[in-house]
Amino acid sequence: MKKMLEKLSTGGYRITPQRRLILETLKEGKRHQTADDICAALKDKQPNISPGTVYRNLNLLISLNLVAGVDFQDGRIRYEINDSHHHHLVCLGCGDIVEFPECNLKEFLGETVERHCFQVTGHTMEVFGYCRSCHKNNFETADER
Amino acid sequence: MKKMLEKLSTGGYRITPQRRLILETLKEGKRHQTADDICAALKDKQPNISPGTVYRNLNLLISLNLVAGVDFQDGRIRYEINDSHHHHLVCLGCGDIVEFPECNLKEFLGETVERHCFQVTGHTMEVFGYCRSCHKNNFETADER
DNA sequence: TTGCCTGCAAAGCTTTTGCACCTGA
DNA sequence: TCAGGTGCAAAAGCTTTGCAGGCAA
Repeated sequence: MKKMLEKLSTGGYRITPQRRLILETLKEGKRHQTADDICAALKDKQPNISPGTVYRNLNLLISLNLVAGVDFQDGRIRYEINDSHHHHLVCLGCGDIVEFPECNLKEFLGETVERHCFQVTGHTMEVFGYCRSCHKNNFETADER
Repeated sequence: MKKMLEKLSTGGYRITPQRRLILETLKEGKRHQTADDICAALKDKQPNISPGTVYRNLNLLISLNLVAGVDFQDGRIRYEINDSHHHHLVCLGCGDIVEFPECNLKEFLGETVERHCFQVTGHTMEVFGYCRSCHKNNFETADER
């Protein structure tokens, strides 16, 4: 946490209660929160915090590489502390998320990237499907989609 | 094209000029079009086509697996004919897109998926960075981001 | 003929932005 | 002190939805 705040100062940005709280919420609260989740989580500690402030700060924190945005294809962005590289198994049934660190993307991209002289700065990869329990239910109810 | 229209009939859906034109636009026009691009592309052949219709039909075509939606992280969905599995190199400079078919995701997910008894139905993977020419410019202008 | 489909317009949501006041350093 | 930050409210986009009339089968 200290290091994250330092990165703010170093970048010439102020350390405000709002910024501190947003980082705390992401670090200690549940993972993959939306901007709205964060506002809700802060309703006790900072009742008047505005969505505008939350979004502005999340974008700032992303630009400083302190936070990462993830897209689970449901029309809104989720945010997490950018601590270790990983990807997600997203259950379309219950919404449960499993993180997994395996990522040999560099290896298997190597050739493609070289062929195109492409300078990679980042990538997304999310895997969708059904977790153990939803898989079961899914079969039983023959739910489409 | 014939096959795609058949899939509509078989599914109990009507073949309307709008649906035919949307499929044509995706098949023959430029790849990765947004809903808005499609409306614009049809301004000659179907001037009054409404965004509502386009979105409704794109969602229908996606549910029939005839079309796929892709997300390049810019807040809108792009659509392409769902013909062959591939991923994208997205240039953050000029917006150029390179498709590449390499995808050994199954292999390297194997273990993770098994460990969690996860039933995979799909995945996304987009690679972001700078293409040959933008990479160069990027260096010269020291553009942040 | 008839139920699905379309155009139009309004609404829904997430995210961004303008502005006056406030505050961290 | 004072430039950067916040709250509030409005706006901006993309996408969805309600409804009355239109059309494929």
